[in-house]
Amino acid sequence: MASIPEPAKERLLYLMRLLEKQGAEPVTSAQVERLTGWPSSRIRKDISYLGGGEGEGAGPGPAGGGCLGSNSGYSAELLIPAIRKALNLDRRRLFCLVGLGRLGSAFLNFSPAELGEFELAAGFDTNVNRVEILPSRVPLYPACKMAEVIGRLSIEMALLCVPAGAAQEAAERLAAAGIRGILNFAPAVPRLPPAIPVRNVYLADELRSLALEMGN
Amino acid sequence: MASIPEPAKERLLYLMRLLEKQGAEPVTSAQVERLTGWPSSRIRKDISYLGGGEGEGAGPGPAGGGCLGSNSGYSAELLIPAIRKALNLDRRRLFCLVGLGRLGSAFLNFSPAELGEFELAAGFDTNVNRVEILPSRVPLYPACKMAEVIGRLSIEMALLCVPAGAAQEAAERLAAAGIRGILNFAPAVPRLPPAIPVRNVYLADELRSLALEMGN
DNA sequence: TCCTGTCTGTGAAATATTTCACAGACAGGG
DNA sequence: CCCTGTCTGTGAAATATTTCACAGACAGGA
Repeated sequence: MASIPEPAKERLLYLMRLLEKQGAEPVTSAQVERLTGWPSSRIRKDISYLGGGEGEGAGPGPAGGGCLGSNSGYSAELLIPAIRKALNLDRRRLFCLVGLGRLGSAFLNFSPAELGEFELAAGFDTNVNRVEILPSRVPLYPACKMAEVIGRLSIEMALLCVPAGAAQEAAERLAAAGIRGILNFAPAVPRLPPAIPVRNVYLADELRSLALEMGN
Repeated sequence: MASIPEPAKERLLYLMRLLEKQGAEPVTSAQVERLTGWPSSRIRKDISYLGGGEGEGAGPGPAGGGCLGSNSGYSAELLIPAIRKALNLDRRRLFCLVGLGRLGSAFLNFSPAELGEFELAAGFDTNVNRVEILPSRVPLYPACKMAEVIGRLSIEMALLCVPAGAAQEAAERLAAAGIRGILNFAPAVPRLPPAIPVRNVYLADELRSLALEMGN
């Protein structure tokens, strides 16, 4: 009943990705342990949270509750949708790209397959030249159309790839346009009301985290 | 004495980034709370881990131990180096870029200021054309020189930006060349012996984490 | 059918992390 | 100099997460 612990959610997300990328049918918790380094008991526990606490008089023992696995392991077929649903990731979402510089235009060319359930619906830049010249599968607009387009298409999320100096203003514009979350690649930390989460992906910090894992 | 809890390390990393980007002198835990949403007590506790458990008969009370803050808050001046040192991030490290496609060549143009203590020392690609044609501040080499260059310059980390299909092989080559950690932007999860950590940054997963934070 | 080996699912114990609540230091004003 | 208000640093309590260890189910072979 209690909701899934935050760290378990992160791990389930990663597990889902592993499962998606190999498709092979039976996966045991011990195999995932070899793949991830996490102890198998943790993996089983994480998966057990998916059961949803169905209640039911099903006593302990295997397959008693969730029934996602059998004596030969878990079925990716069943597990992936279960994780999707438990994490509320089982619907399509639109996002837009703000800032079409080097990094932004690299993302512009990601294939739908690389984006999972997310769909790139529009790109914006203040530089009208870029908007007109860049070749793109998705429609590009000058920044002044942001509010209009985001509202019209019900775009929920934005990828922010503008220079540091433009990040705060762009974030505020997105917030005003009704965006619900921002993935920020700009080397600055925009401040927004806490109702709109901002997730920062900053190269230097990722390198630092990696250095941490490298253990000095 | 006990080492810093993992979650605290992540927060300190982020705190360090906030402090770097604003420089203003006095920062109280309450201000950081407003900035991050984390409770101020947690922030104080995190910072207290930096004290290093100096022992000493210094009784409780403020400034009794670590002495990083006073009655008017913490000094960024003192805090940043303290975090750096506690996290073993107080030295320069070289990294290289593997894969100079759209994404890779976008990173090629990051300014040193955006990279903190990390220094981009080389770029590699299997496509000799790219290596010769791309304008770049840093030297570019064909992939076959990887082992030689990494060894000669003592490059510690790699940014992997190759297509999905090439990720596993590139990762293995890097491992063989003596790289100590990989930051992987390729849409695939390379498998390496656990002594070489691989940190995956995958757009779809970042969007998913963001969606999680958006709460459905 | 019965037996064996494998693997899940899960309470309960062990750990880890976070929160609380308050003692103590310091700066500034009277 | 003393008093007041502010803010840190930190044990101890409260929570959260992870690990353990084992009961039970199932498939496959004899």
